[in-house]
Amino acid sequence: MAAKKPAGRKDAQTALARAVFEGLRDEITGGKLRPGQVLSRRQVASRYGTSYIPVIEAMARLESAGLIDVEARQVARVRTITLETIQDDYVLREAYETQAVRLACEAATPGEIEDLYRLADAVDEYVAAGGTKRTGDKEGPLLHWQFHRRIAEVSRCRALVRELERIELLRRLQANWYFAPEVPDLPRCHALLVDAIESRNPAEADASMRAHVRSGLEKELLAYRMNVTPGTR
Amino acid sequence: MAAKKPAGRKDAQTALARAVFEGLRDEITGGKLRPGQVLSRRQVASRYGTSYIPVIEAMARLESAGLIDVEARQVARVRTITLETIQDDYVLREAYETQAVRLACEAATPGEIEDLYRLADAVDEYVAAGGTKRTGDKEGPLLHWQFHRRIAEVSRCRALVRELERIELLRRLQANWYFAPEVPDLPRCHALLVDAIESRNPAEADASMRAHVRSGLEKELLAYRMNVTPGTR
DNA sequence: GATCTATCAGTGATATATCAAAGGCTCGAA
DNA sequence: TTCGAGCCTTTGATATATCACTGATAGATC
Repeated sequence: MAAKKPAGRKDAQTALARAVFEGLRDEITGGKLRPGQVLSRRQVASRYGTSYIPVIEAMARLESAGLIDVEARQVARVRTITLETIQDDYVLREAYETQAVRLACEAATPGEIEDLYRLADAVDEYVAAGGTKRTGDKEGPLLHWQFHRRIAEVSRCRALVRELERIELLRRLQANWYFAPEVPDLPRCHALLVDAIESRNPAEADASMRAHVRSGLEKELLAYRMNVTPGTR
Repeated sequence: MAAKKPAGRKDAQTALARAVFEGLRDEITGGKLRPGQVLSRRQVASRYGTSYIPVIEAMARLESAGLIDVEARQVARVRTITLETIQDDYVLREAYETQAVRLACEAATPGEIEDLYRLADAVDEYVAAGGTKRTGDKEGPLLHWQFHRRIAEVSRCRALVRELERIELLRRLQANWYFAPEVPDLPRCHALLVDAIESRNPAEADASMRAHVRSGLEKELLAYRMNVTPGTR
């Protein structure tokens, strides 16, 4: 049996199910589990030292999050990466991000815009310094994510933040198996996005963001094509 | 116990969990369960004649779908409707629908455009005939949904269809408790959307769709303000 | 009479047990 | 050597049982 935690916080009742969910989520997005790998509920249960039940709930949530696929006979596998999944993810990402900048145009306070400039400059400097693309690099993608996440937060729509976070998890899963080639971004690419927000012109901001997301998609597709399909198993 | 169905289809193994999920989903979207109503896992289990376990999985999925909220102490309630949930839903809907028409502009075949015109005309005629807004009316909203769903299908992005379906379920939940007042649409409002797709101009189609969705939001907000908050409990 | 406490019913979380189906492996026969 | 039947293992689905916690209520106490 797993250690019983008194769970002081009111929301920590469902300790094990949550622990299994978060554990598997982190293992999947952290690259410890290969795409396509079968996840046996029983094995997961014993690996986490819990019974079968919390795993059922965790797997249901993982499936809803898109991190695992459950096919026939309830065989659960870590999400595999295909051309279609990459494109679908980017369609959603583009929908969310363009919507977020549009709302940010209307809702952003001057202070938030300053904040966004700070984040954008950090990303742009990091990219300009050629820091990205080092194997195993975590800092660059993290900065980039924080910038985009902040835009969603500024949009004042929680649902948008939540959905974007979900997509980000899928991106992380993929990033462990497809290493993007060196493709230079436009200089000050992210600061330009904040410029667009500051200009309070939603259509323009939308167009900038759409181009930005599309260039990300192009990189992903390039990476996908350059890598032999790995965890197909 | 519940009747054992041999479940000939390969995907029907998880019969009970699925049955509970779909049953609750339909009860919620069909207005049989009030927003805010507490759903006890045990009571649901006995009501569906199953044990506790399938209900756990069903509730996890319902929560992911946004149809129930699970607050502190794991008390599950049918999603309550607030100004924020209405607005958030429409932000996502706008993101999905505008993305869908943009993609439809590029991907729609002439045959699909004809098909869309057929659906649009049906909706427009129904609206023009004043058919909508009859209490308990199901046909109008169904036609409307089929039109919008078809656009998503034409976009060739499964993920977009899936997410739009999720939002549609939330709208149905709400529609049972807030009756929209009579607000006339623009004539041929939906056919104009197909015109925009046919023109193959994504930005223009986006703008038309955005205006269309926003007018829907205005109606919902009006309905919300006109109705005393019902199932707040 | 008001208040405090002990008990009880309801609920969620989880462990264990049972059942059925699928896949694989062994052993024997051709 | 190869193929096939039957057994065994693994797995998923689900029922039942147990534990802890919460809220309410009844009874005792001041």
